Amino acid sequence: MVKRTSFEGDACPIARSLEEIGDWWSLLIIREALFGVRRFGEFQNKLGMAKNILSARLRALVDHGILATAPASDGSVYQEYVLTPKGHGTFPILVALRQWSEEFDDHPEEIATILVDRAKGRPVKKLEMRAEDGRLLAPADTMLKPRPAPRRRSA
Amino acid sequence: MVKRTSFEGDACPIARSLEEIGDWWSLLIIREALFGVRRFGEFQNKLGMAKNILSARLRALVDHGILATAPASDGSVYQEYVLTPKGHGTFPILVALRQWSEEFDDHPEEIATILVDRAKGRPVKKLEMRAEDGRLLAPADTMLKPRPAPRRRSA
DNA sequence: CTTGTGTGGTTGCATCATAAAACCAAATGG
DNA sequence: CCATTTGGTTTTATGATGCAACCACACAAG
Repeated sequence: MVKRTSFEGDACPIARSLEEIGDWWSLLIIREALFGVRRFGEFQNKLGMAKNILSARLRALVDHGILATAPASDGSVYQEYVLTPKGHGTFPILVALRQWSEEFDDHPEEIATILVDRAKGRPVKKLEMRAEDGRLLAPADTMLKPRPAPRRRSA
Repeated sequence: MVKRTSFEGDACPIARSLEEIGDWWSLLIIREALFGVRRFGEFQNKLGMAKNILSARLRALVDHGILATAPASDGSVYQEYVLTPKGHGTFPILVALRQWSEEFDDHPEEIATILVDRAKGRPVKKLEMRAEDGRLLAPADTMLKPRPAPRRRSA
């Protein structure tokens, strides 16, 4: 077997995330879903991807609890794909990817859209990482610690 | 040709990011690099990946300006791979992935490490998105706008 | 100088995933 | 009831991935 090495049992949360949404299409599907896209054909049109792959990805995203199938919405017999809370939780990831591209892309003039504050129409600030007490943190201000041992007595 | 559909000309900044770091290994390589890993063999040991793929990925990351090759550091003849500013700029993406996993993973007890504030040793808060005036923004408080037309006269 | 060993890769297959297109079945639509 | 749309599955070809073997170079020992 060669297989595309699964990160499933990995202890690193980044690897675990990539296991679920680290492929070429999942995040783009989620992006469309955040825009309100729900139907198979709509995903296919917007993303221009092969239908078999879309089918496989949607199934995987449903399996991972990122999308859920809704029986209908306009009375049609066909089902729809809607984001679960876990799916909506990917929003910061998409924002981080977007901002990275905006800041470092070699051809930023090709980027068509900007994310703005709905109330003011002004661009949002870069994502901020803060300490519990509200201090703004730079990467160097952070470190990794082993996870504290789980509470033993709750079983 | 079938090819793995490139997003290179895509106007979506998310697709553009995925084009550069959206494969299975790049973000993990960057993660290791952020920890200070620099040498080929060190990447290979920590990640347990095939050497040919590591070689290809490192080359691609260098081509994209995310890593740079440094001629030496300990006097050895071999070269090292160090993050560029663009590479360091991926930090929020990794944090977002980490936090998503921490919040929504089905088996969070398997996650080995937590990201903490170095000064206090306490977990960092979730990434915050704010408006220019400092208001905290939820996803629904944002929208996409077409990028303003580029300044015509700077050519 | 010859042999051995470690580092840093490249090359050769075998297998997997992806892509395009053809096909198919159930639901509309006229 | 016939044609078209929707929502897929199947087929087939090719690119990507993974493992193992191989290679080049540096360095060290004998």
